[in-house]
Amino acid sequence: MKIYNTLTRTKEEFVPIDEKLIKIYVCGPTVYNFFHIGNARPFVVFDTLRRYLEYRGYKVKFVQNFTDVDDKILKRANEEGITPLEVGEKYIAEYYKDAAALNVKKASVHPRVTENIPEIISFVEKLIDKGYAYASGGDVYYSTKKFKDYGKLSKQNIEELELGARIEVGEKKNDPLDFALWKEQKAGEGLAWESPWGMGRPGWHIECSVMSTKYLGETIDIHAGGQDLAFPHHENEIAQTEACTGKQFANYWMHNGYITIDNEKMSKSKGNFFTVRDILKEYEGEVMRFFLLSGHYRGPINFSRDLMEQAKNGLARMRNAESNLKHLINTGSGDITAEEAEKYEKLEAYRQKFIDAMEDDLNTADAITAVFELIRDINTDVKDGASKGFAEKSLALLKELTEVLGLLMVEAREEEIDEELQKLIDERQAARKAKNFARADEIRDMLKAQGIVLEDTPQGIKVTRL
RNA sequence: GGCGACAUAGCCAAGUGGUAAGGCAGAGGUCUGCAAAACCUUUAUUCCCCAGUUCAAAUCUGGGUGUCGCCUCCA
Repeated sequence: MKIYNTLTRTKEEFVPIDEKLIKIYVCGPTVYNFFHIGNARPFVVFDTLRRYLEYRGYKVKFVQNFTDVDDKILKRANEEGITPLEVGEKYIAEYYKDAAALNVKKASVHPRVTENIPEIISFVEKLIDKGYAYASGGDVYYSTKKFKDYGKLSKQNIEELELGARIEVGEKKNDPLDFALWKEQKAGEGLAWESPWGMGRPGWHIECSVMSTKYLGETIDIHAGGQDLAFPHHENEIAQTEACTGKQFANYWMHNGYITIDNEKMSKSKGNFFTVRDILKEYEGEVMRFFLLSGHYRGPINFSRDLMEQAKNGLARMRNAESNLKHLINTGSGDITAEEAEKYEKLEAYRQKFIDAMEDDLNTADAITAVFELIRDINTDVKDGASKGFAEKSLALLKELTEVLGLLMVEAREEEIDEELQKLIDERQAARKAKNFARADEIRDMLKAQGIVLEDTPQGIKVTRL
């Protein structure tokens, strides 16, 4: 497949280091709150990448960290009157709930910073030994200028960065471009570890270097995250890791575009953000996922209620196709006929179209188009009835593709028909036969108010729950 | 100041040289007792503007305009 590599700014053919196991690292959330829809984008996008690679037969080791110690967590702990570790615990648990709602699979490993402190300390020591870092007060800093390739990812050159007036000059830093690897514990901070430099905690960038190399090795296939992490976070990761190992850190760097609200970047600092938890009160996770995959992952995507409604309706079309096929299977019979087999052959062309789209730098928008075209053809083929066999094969193909996207994962949408419900359905049928449509419609409306939808199809009554 | 992204119908969106996918919304029709779902038809002579290259450009080149982002915690 082709992947747009931020390092080279081109689409490149993806060549795994080891055909048998692809190694991916995605920067995970800082767990001091519910995650917001901007966080959700990389989770969903790179989960889709992983699903696709697995669909293509690769084994994938997928690592996504939890940053469970940083300024915001410490602050939050003081506000809530609990320990920083408890804050992390709490929001990690909430992460799993929201991720599950978005059909984001668990990573192979979800390492936490607080569980990797010895490794971080020894990584920092190594950088000091190699002359890339220095202790100052209780802090340790990375000597950015020592790393020759600094700026290679974000295409910034070091002179220009120096001219950028907004880089803070710390008193302990030798150079304004240097960044912290280790931070001395300050008064009121409730979480710190002993280290050769005194009590303190890791800087932000070092954790990803440590956890990536620990769980995936010195060189990995893909390192991914949001565009805003490219500089300085990923740039610093490269500086740390490559200085330490002397090897290329990641072969491919992938960055997703932002989510905007009213065309402005949504961010924690601007306060114009929605948590996924908020959105889930109104929309199913799958609607959010469909929305996030409806455009290319590298482009910006604007969030609004109107667009969520569009996504909801689009997803409903997929779900209708699924549920109509299920109804055909439940009520139908017979193996696939020769004529149907010919039709099915044609449907399989959409699998290739889907794959071609995904191969092209994860073009989920085109992949979704292939699914919609498949659905249209299935609907047409099935319009005047179909064998159970044909419906089964069509449904299997549809689900094969949508599962790669993490869509149509909500099972058991069929309503269980209990005795009471069956009685009402029978009564309505009798009323219809007697042309007492007022009563028939009354029953249908009454059930609809309870979220039970009756549809009259050539194959009998179809019952679904909203 | 440095680096970068984006601009396609009412809305979303794909499309990197060959004559504008797909979805949503709207309109009309078929089916239905009516619905729902589904199907059919319909909605951009045109892709922000100007100039250029070419037999041919939404796609390439040059120049504009607009919007947004990174350079500071951020996905």
